[in-house]
Amino acid sequence: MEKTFEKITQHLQNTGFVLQGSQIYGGLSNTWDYGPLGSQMKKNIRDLWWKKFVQESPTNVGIDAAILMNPKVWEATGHVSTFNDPMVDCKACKARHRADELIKGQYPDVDVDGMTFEQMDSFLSSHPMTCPNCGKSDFTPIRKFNMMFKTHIGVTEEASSTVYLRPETAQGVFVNFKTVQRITRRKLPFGICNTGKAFRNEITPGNFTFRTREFDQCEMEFFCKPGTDLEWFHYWKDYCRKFLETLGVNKENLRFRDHEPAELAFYSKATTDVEYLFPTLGWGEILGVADRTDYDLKRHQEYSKEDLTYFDPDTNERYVPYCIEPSMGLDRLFLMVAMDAYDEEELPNGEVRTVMHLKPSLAPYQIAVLPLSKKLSEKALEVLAILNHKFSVSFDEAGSIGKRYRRQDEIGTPYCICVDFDSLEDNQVTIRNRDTMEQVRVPIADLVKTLEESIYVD
RNA sequence: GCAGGUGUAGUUCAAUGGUAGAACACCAGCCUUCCAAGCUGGUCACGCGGGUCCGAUUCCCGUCACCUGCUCCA
Repeated sequence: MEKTFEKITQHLQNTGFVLQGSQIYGGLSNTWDYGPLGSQMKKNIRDLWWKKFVQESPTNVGIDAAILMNPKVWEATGHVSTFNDPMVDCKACKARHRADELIKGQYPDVDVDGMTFEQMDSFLSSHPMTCPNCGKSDFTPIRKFNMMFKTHIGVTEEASSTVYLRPETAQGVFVNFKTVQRITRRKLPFGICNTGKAFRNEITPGNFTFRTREFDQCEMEFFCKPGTDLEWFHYWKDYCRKFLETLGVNKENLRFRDHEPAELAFYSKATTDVEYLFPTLGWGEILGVADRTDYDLKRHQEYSKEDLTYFDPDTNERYVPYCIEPSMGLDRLFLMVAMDAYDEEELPNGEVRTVMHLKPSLAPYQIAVLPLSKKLSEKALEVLAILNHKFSVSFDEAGSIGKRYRRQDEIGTPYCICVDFDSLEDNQVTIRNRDTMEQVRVPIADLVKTLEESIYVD
């Protein structure tokens, strides 16, 4: 069977993992809602991230920072000035180009990164430059696209009340660094984790939920002593590798790519991207681990006039900590997990079943209770009541038992529990395994314990 | 945002300048003792807006959404 990106995204939409946004109004470009199944699975992935980075990492704590922040935050980070791409349009063929890329392409020796937009503009008009698309030389002046969403505090739209929707969740951590350190009495090294929505007015979103203007991030800022940063960089890089393995994706579809020095962002000393091999699309970035040095805290110190240094009681030194940042896109983790789990398998009888081999702890439903006949509803509902106290459980009694097994396979439910006529006598039920399709008979009294052991193995 | 393509039940596809059919799916009933069974009945669609026309799902324009390229890095 051929696994294509489109086939799987269709499946996710048809089964209720992901729904098109604002659908009854004709939709809104590149907005997606997570449906009954997707919202649960996304929550499961976020919870697992929290468990690994907060609960099981004794150095770390978590926060939930606000989306709206003082606009000065974004001046300090450079987002207000650098979140602009210099774009020009070719008047002849209407193709749009980035001015800096255009100059780089045709004048490789020119230092474009050091130029202001005004300088690029005058460079463009004073040097021969052809459109890569049509070969003509007739460009519009540079236009800026600020990628931050603006809104207003209060009901009047005055310039003084302009605020931005955060383009990354990390800054909510940096601005709280000092307070969290003091309140939690943390010594270096320690990390602060934060997850939530971020917004970027991307010029070109697309590829389903891979690039959207509104997305969820799971980020940690790990503060450490300067000089120990590279050591921690590698530690968290490795930790991310283990985390991805915990999500149950095939290792062969993952690759770690270290940035070349020239590729590094201006604030970063080392960066590694982790990419996943998506069907049809190819490699796409899932997360990045960056050594951000003391850039962020120093900038905030400068702009806020607050002292953000740390006093090291071991050495009696005072310094601004370095920071390691593993940052991942939750929606991309979701997409990766779904893509990796999707399969179409041929059964012994020659039929093909669609099955999502989701890890039990991540599946929207961990268990489905299926009475063999509607006459067994009462007994089956008793079993449901025992289980849904502990697990996410689906109940289905419509249609043939075989059809219901297939429906659960399609949405990745790992365990189906069949209540049959014998159950009325012996108080036992059959657990059917999604992957092996093996069946075991278990007393109802032992169900919770048995299932707990096989579902929560992380 | 630009260029090219697409738009009919939930899904996959038909037909037609005189307001639409099928298959599968779904729901109900009957039947059915373990992997998409059968029978009967039922619900559901021309993306949206405008124009031409006696009449538009069909032709034209606009718009919205999706797909393909330019773009990107969570």
